[in-house]
Amino acid sequence: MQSILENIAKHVSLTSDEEALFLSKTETKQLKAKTILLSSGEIAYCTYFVNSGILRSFNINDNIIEHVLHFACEGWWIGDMYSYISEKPGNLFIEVLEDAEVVVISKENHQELYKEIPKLERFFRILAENSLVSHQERLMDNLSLSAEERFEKFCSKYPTLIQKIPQKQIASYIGVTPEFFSKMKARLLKK
Amino acid sequence: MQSILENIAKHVSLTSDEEALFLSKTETKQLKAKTILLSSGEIAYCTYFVNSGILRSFNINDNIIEHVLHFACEGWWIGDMYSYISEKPGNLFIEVLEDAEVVVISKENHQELYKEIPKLERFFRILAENSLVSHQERLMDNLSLSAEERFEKFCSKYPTLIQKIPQKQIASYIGVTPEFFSKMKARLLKK
DNA sequence: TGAAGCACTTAATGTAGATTAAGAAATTAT
DNA sequence: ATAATTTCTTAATCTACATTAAGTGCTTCA
Repeated sequence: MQSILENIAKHVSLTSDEEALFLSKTETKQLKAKTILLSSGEIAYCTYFVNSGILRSFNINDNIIEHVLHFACEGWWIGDMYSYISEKPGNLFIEVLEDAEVVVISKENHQELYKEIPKLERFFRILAENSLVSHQERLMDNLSLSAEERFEKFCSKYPTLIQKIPQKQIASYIGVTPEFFSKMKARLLKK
Repeated sequence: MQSILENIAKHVSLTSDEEALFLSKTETKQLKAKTILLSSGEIAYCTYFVNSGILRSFNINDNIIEHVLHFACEGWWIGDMYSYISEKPGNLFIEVLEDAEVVVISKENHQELYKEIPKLERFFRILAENSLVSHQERLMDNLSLSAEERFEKFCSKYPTLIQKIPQKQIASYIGVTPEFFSKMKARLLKK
């Protein structure tokens, strides 16, 4: 299991005092599957780093259709960035898909950490830039690839996730209905 | 016209010495419409801040179809973030749509600026976070809204752009063919 | 243990948007 | 000015995917 300190150490090096300070401003929580950490309309006061388990963020369109923005498993971050930075109500839900342990950082503590450990600005800059790149790629894929191609990309990018999460959620991430996804999968298996 | 220093001052405050240092590491360039600043397959060694004019970034699918990732006019930044941070060949083109003046920052100078003015980490973190939020929103819109709704959002978000750029480029940004866009526009005008 | 609720499948039918093609209008180049 | 190129429009046809509906096999939990 990759710890949050190891995650940070990939990009900036903290002294052990700084590491201790960082940990003192965070809280580790055990979460049961199906827990909703954030609902649409709420303000996101926290961001999460996943130690183990799986979470997802999604929105709900016209009170009916869910669209998955992001899956997060071991070593990933998840949150509602819009609401977190604007401090306005967001439209994302965050849900635990598989029993999880997460490190919780509140916005308040996060700001204090920036003051006391300016190096963290660099770490979160790099985190945001990498996330931006992968969102840009996914956006372009949605504009230019077929559902089948998007699924293949998903498989090669997140090979471990495929066995673990219900396929209707993969369908939602890819951007197709569960029915079409099922048909598409059958077609791919014939090949 | 908003200068790059004013853009930075929105989020962090630099001393006048720091401002002078910043400017000394940048270069201002006049660009003619249709200039290609970056082509697919090249490494992006620079990022651009737009003083005036309009630029766009796009990719080309199967050597045929263009998809617009981003338009940038006065006060916006543009570049190929993937290539810029990974220093690998990217797949974006960057093109001048309307005669422009841009501030060019090379990756090398950018890194030196981070060393000499650590506050800039904060500025570019905030820039990346805001950009991430808007990409996330666009991604969710592409998953859940119809072409017509995406067009309406585009109009309310970039009202000034609509008159200035060829509508086939708006179609490409929205994610529809120029033919369908034309039909859709005619339908909207009837209402 | 069994029934209630999900997740998945299959199939018929419907539709938003793509493709193809051709002409009109606007820009750009000579 | 006029030819050449590009952009925009219109219309017919096509298709990838959505919708609706019905049935099957899991899981979950009284």
